[in-house]
Amino acid sequence: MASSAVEEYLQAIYTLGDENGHVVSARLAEFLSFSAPAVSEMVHRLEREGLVTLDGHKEVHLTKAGKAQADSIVRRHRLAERFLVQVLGFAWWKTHEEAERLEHAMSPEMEERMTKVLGNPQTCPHGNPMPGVKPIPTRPLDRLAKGERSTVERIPDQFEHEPGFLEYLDTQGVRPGATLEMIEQGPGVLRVGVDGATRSLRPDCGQKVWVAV
Amino acid sequence: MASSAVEEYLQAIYTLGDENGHVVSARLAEFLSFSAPAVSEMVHRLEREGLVTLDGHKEVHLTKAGKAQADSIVRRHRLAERFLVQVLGFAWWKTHEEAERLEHAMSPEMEERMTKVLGNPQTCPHGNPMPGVKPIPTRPLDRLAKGERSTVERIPDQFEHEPGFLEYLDTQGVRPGATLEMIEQGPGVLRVGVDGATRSLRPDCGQKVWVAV
DNA sequence: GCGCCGAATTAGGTGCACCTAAATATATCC
DNA sequence: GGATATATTTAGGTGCACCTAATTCGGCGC
Repeated sequence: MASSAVEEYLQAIYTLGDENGHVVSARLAEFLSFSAPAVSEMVHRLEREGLVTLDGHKEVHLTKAGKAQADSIVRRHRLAERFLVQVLGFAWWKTHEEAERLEHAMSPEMEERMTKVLGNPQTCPHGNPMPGVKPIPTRPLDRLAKGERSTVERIPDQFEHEPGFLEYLDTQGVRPGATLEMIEQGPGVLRVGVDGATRSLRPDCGQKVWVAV
Repeated sequence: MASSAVEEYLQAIYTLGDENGHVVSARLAEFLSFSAPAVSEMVHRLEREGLVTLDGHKEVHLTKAGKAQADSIVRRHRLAERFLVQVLGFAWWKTHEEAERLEHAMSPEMEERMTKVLGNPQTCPHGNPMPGVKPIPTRPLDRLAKGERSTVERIPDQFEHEPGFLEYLDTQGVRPGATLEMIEQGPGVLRVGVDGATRSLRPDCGQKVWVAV
């Protein structure tokens, strides 16, 4: 029975640590848009409650109990997103805020039933695997060599937060399952082939869109 | 963007006023299991925010704005219950606590989509009509004359709160749609025919189960 | 070894939504 | 109309989760 606030922090720690390692209070504060003192205080509370530990460099690590709770909230988030898309017909890029609220309202029984109804999905609509599911090997888009093709596998959770980012990708035809071909890449330039057409993408997409190895 | 707490109060005011009239702080405090001062304070806050008015007898009345918000939260609650039963397969008597959390997480878009997916339901699984829907005429079970039969139409929302009550009804075969025949009624006695068998019901059921006129 | 930068903490404060104990107001009943 | 019961309010307090401003800590470059 963690509060929504605690769940939010655990989720953020999980998400930042996911592809990334090195979670430190200052990053959490940025990510969550909270002040540094607020985060510092909460992190110490989580430590007292045995959900995280702080190492010598003040990096935040989930304990076993913390990991279990983080897994739980992340799973509920991704399930909620699936539900919104599969059952209610939301667009894949429009689920984050809704799911952000739903996830805190899901009991274990509801989670279980939803899993069953959705056919035990392995990923969220943005391609991120449910906690515990072995992820498909992926690499950032900018690792594609010129002329190489690959499939969009996932847009990591971190970037869901950026307002409008997923919708932007959708307008460019860049969505999970789409095939991309690297056309040109350089400082400030990222051009890819999508559906036979060539598109200039915002250069940050090179790091934010992950494709199959 | 009312807080969950505000929504909870508006819902309680709606629910107590529904069959009942005469909503006063003390009743709200009982119903919500909050202290009298907490409720008194909140009611005055709702008044300041233009959601309720207090008359000369300190009775609480929803304003137009308050009624609109109460309708909204009650509709979301009943929709959520329907969803839990129809889509996730929960038992009809087991939805209240889940819905109590879900309702606060439903955006207007989600409400709209859910309404469509559920086929625009007119009532919740306990037979209570969506706000705005004209209710079927009903009367309390204890108004049935000896030997008279009728159909269970609704168990008003007030009684969902009582732990175990709906489950108790279910074990007795008393659920919306069931046909009951009045066998015997007196002080401390309530015997009805259900599915051909005779059952002794807890006497309070006479007021808490409503049947078709 | 000093200064600097970023990260973390301290100090003090806010709003919300609850609490108990005690005082006061209101209603009802004889 | 006065006693009694019920309802409401006052006073003071709590925990949570945030805030700003100011300070301290820690590593790094020079």
